[in-house]
Amino acid sequence: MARYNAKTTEAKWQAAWAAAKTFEAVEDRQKEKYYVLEMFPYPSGRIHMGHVRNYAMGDVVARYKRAQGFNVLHPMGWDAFGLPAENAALEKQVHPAKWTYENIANMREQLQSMGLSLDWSREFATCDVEYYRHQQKLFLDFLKHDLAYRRESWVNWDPVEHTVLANEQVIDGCGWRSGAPVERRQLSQWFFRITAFQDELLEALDDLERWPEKVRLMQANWIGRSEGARLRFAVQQATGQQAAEIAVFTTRPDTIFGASFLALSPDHPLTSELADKNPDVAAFVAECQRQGTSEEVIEKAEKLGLDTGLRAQHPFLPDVELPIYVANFVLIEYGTGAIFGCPAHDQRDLDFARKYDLSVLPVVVPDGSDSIGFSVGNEAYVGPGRLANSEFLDGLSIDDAKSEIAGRAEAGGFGSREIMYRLRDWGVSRQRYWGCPIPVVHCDSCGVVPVEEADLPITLPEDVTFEQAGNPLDRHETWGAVACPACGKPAQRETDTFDTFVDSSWYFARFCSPRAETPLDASAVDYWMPVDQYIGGVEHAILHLLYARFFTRAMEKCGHVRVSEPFAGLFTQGMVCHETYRGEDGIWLEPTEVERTDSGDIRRLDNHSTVTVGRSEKMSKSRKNVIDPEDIIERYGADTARWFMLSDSPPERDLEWTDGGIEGAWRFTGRIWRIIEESITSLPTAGSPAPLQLSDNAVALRRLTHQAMGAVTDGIERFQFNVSVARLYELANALAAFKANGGDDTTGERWAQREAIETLVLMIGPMMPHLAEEAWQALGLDGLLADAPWPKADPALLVEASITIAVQLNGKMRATLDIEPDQSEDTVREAALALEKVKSAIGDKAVRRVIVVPNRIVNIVA
RNA sequence: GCCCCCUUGGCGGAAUUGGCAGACGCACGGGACUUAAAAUCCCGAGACUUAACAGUCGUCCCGGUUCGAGUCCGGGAGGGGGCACCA
Repeated sequence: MARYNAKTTEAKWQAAWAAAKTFEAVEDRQKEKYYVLEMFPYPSGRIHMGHVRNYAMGDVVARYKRAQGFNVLHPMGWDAFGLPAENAALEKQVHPAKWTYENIANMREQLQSMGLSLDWSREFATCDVEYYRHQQKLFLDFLKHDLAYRRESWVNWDPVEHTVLANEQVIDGCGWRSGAPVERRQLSQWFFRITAFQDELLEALDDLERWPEKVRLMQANWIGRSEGARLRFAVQQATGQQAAEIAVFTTRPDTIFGASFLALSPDHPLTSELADKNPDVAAFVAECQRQGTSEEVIEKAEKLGLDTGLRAQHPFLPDVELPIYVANFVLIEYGTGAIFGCPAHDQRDLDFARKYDLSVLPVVVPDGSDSIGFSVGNEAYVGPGRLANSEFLDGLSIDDAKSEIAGRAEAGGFGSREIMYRLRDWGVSRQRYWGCPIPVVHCDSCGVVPVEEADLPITLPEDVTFEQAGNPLDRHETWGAVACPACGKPAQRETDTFDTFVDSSWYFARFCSPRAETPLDASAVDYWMPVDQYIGGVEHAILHLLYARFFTRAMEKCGHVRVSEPFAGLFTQGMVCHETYRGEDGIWLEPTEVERTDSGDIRRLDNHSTVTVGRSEKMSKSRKNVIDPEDIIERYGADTARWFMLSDSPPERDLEWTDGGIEGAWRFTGRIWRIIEESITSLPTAGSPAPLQLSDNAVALRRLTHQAMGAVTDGIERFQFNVSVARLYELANALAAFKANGGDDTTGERWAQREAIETLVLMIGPMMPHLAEEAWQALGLDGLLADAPWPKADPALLVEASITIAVQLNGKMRATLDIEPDQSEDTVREAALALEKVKSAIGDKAVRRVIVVPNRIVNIVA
């Protein structure tokens, strides 16, 4: 046997799997299906370590489930629309389609070098007309079912480039390219009615048992259901004009007697009305609109307000009028776009009140304080307590007071109980070229008219230019001109394209029947859906996953699928991190630009100057702490890269890339090969029957083998691949150390050794598939390892003859006790008390109590 | 600012979910093999005290529950992720 050559061996088995169509999924109703899916990549051009980790994990699951006998679907595709292609078009003068498809070709080759058990026959890209034509059909169905509509909404507007900016393109309130201060602007946009399913989306979270608790919690918070009250305040009209009203939503109606002001959003209709008449208000609104649209920006900004001069009547106190402010922190998108401020019990309101010198009256007093002695300083009191300073509410609990206010408001006709959601409808319009065109037409006579289904697909024009800013579709001379589908008169195509989150909201379903003439083939979807295990980054915990859940329900409503939840199991993996390096000039250095000297410090490779080593951070181009997977696969092979990705770090946590770690993984591949090489000539032939008698030595190895089967399987089932890896190391260590005693027992020992080696090879299969396949062949076993069943532990071999249990005295470890398992409590207690070490530790103290935990521990209380 | 998560030796981490803390790997030290190196193999190792036997401390910090806490509860510190047009 020759030294293991990863490069040639990996290519050989990749070709063998492809030739045998091993991983092409075929619907087979006789077999139980298992759908494994990793979040498909954006085709940036090169895979990065995050992809390697993600796909290595998915492949473990896919290959393991295959070995368990499941009919596995494990597809791959490309999330191919999006901004980077347009940026590339601008910077490199290359058409987005060309750039994207070239990137896909490159990345496909890189992924294939990883030896993943993917069904490449199902591959597609979301920018394929054959994909997005069906997305357009789905949109038309959504329109029919009132799940899509058009309305005005706010965007970040770059006044120089005349374009809408993504939040990430807004840096410190300015456009990233123009540097001009960004404005908030209203634009007519398409929305998906995700709020139609808000209750369902919230409640169904409880049933997603194989989702991480944190993701479910984040989604629940995102939907943000809160019970409260809507209260209407009459606006005092000094001039005797027609009375106006301001509706306010609050989750704390109980604090109404502590109210000291009302605040309107700068975008509130009443604010706009005031701004028309009052230049101060107009100026303030304009100032607020210079902020971006992101919640983060608005929340972090200094709280500013402007007194409108208007006063609102307190609904329960005839003598009290509240000033009405316009405030920059009131969001028009949430609630009614207006609030009442109770400074004593809300931190934001308190900050605002201190700034504008408004009264702070505590109306909830913690138990144990009295209403006179309790005051609020610079920290609002948001805890529990009883009502005070609140007329008829005094002495009530918060809950009772909320209910009392809501009841009185309802009776008085100026308010009602209300449930509010933080969730807003999903804006899907993008003023960009490289996305799926929205299939509608704007007609002067008929308004917005959907394109006829027979006229689909609406394809993107190819002859576009990117020199000018803004949407090339708007500038295109002929593409937009079209006859109105309703009246036939000249009309304009919609030039907005879909948010790329739309593309990724149904690709998982399309994989079931990727070449179907309809968006989805019912029979295929019924068989394969839902995805049994979905794997991807936690950064998608809210938006992508929530949109996909909505989209599946929407497709269900339109009759395309019969499931409402797309992902039965979800796993969110951690990031891949690496140390960062900076030269003396403070410029980031790549790992390839530095070296570790013999004394252990890091120097520049070229001029040996000092390098500052920074902490480990997520690999990113900007910090240059990137390791290229292609280099690693070229040097060590895919198996080594995959093994390292699965070792050490628990999958949900961040993984730290180290040279030592990859070297260790590489040594292990060599070690496995050596173990086989050194023993192969002395092993019995494949399939030899078990000898009747086995020596203790052989039985001990068998026990270890079967314990490893149990532990490795358990690790994979629980997504603790690092633990499975550790158990595989142990089995390999035991095998490397195993020596046959010789003599009469040799046959049995060699048999046990073969069993252990075959087990090891089978179990590294999902992690290092090429090495395992090569070893399988070397061991003289038939067929492909990829088709071999997973080993199953013999329960009889898992039982130990003797176990060691700890003996504690007053909770401190004092001795250990070797004893047969499952002894009676009395036996264990007596044996523990009889130990010399225990007797001397107890001394002359009286034993008051002995706690015996079967097969675990004895604790003597003295 | 709001929401969520994480914190265990020099490092990554394990601990059957409340029962022997530190499995396994990395880095390190010692040894074997070698003319030498590499590769490989064997041994060692949480910290402190001790010649040794052994003992004390120890899972970010403070407090609590318990016979027993890395694990549960309350408070705090540090680090990270998300915040609706990046994907």
